[in-house]
Order: sequence, then structure tokens, then C-alpha cells
Amino acid sequence: MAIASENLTKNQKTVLDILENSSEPLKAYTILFDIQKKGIKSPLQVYRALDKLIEIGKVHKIESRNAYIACKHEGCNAKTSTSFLICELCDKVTELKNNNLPTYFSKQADKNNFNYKKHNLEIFGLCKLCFTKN
Amino acid sequence: MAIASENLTKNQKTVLDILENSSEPLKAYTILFDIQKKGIKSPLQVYRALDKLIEIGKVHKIESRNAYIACKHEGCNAKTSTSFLICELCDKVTELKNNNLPTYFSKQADKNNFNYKKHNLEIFGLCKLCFTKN
DNA sequence: CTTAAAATGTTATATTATAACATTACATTA
DNA sequence: TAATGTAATGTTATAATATAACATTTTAAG
Repeated sequence: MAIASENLTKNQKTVLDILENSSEPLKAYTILFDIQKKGIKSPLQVYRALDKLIEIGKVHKIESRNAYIACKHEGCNAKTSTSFLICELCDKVTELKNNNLPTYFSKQADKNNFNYKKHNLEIFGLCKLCFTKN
Repeated sequence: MAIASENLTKNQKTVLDILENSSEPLKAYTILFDIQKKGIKSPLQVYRALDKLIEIGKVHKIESRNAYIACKHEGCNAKTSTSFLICELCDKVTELKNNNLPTYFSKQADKNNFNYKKHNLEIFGLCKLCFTKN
């Protein structure tokens, strides 16, 4: 049976829960600190939960920040590919969805004789709020 | 005066040299190990040289690998934006150049009310060699 | 029930990166 | 050329991020 969010384990649920209720990406040790009262004691427990959540596409890693974010999209393609807008002022992160980036990248890759599988894209700039403020 | 490769310092030259002569991205501690005979003794010396080289665009960081690569392009836009093709089999990394990605991303960002400044793109897949082998 | 795969708990350690601070090199210009 | 400010260096210590190893328990499928 396919892994769905219903049959996550306790640790996985705990980690996913804190990420889903966070307004910003969280670091692994921040997660650890925040959930120690729920019985998770070691970094490895957090990393293992994160690994599984990433594998099933419920969580993505922001590589340039070493931070983790819950995916808000139902069945997005992000088990493999991720695309984010990252505000350089307020650090707000927005996941790009419903985009045709994979198609576009596949073409770009073709030009370089490269067989596209997936991607990680991090776009930096200013979110609307920070842009209008400045 | 603009910083050019001619007036790099000793440590910066040493680090750039090893990166330019490497066929693959190198990790900071690999660099450290390889150049200890040249008088660089601490991680900080490597990281400081890398920081400067990244700042002037001679080196880029592959975020998903914590690895560093020398830029082969003259005056590319990569002080700000970087785009790589990364082979999942042989780990070969190719920098995408002369592309119109910034324009494209700027449009994508606009749709989300986001002011594009720069990006980091990592495309994973198979290089030509590994693709034909499999 | 049995069994195999997955997840857990735990301790230790590896890997990646920065803080803090004293010192030195170097270009500018008064 | 002496003064000065900025950048770079050297060094020690430590912070932050992530995995190894291994014994045990839980879970799901046959």
C-alpha cells in the first residue's frame, strides 16, 4: 500500500505536525528543541522522521538554509522537484506550484545532452510586502 | 578598483587554484586537507578564501552537496545566480551558461508578486555518458 | 502466529561552518 | 613617508548540522 499521511508513525506525525503549524521553515535542531516534551530526545529521531517525510513528499528541504518546510500542496510533484521563492528580507518562503518548470528544465537540459530527472530551485528576492516597504 | 583574479591574496589563490584544477566540486575540508602543505592550517582560512572567491564570482557553492566549484565562465552572471546540471550517477557537475533563466524566473516570480533578485538552480539527472551507458 | 521490514532508542562521532580576538599586510592620501 | 583605515591572516575554540553503529521494538503482510 502506498504510504499516506494517515499511517505515519508517532515520531513522523510529531515532526510533520510542528512543520505544518510553522509559518516558516524550521531547522532540524529547532524541531528537536521544540518537541523534546513529546518524547523525542535525539537529533537522529528528527532526521529519520524528516527523511521519511521528504521521501513521501510531505516535507521539502531548503538546501541553502538547511531548513525544512511542510508541503501545502496535495499531490504535488515535489517528491522529486522543488521550487521556492525566498524573501531576502523577511525570510518568508513560498513554494511555487502548478508550474511548468520541469518541462522547461527538461528542454534546457536537453540542449546540454543531459537527461532531466528532477530539480531544486531557490529564487531569492523580495516578497510583495517587503518590496512595497522599500 | 574592481577585484580581479590578478590581485587575489595568497590563500585565495591557493584555494582557487585547487578548485580550478579539480575535475569535480570539492568540499571545504577536502580543500583543507589537500593544501595543508601550502601553509593553510585551519578550516577558517579555507572558508574565508571561499567566501571571497564566491563574492567575486570565481567560485560557486553547490548547496545540495556542500561543495564548491570554480567558475569556468568569463564574466558570467553567477555572482548572483547559479545553475547546475548534476549527474546522479557519476556526480559530474556542469554549470549552465548563457541562459535566459533569470528572465524566465523573473516572470515566474512576478506571477507570485515576488521581486526576483537571483537564483540557485540544481538540476539532477543523467549526463550523456551515464545516460547512454544505462 | 510467524516473519520480515520498518521504525525506534541510544550513545557516540563525523561533517560543516562560524565566533572571537590578536596580529599583519597593504593601499590610500595627507 | 608617515598616518590611517580596510582587508586579510593566524589561531584556538566552539557552534551547527548530520550520520554511524547497534540493540530493540513495532508493524504489517502472509
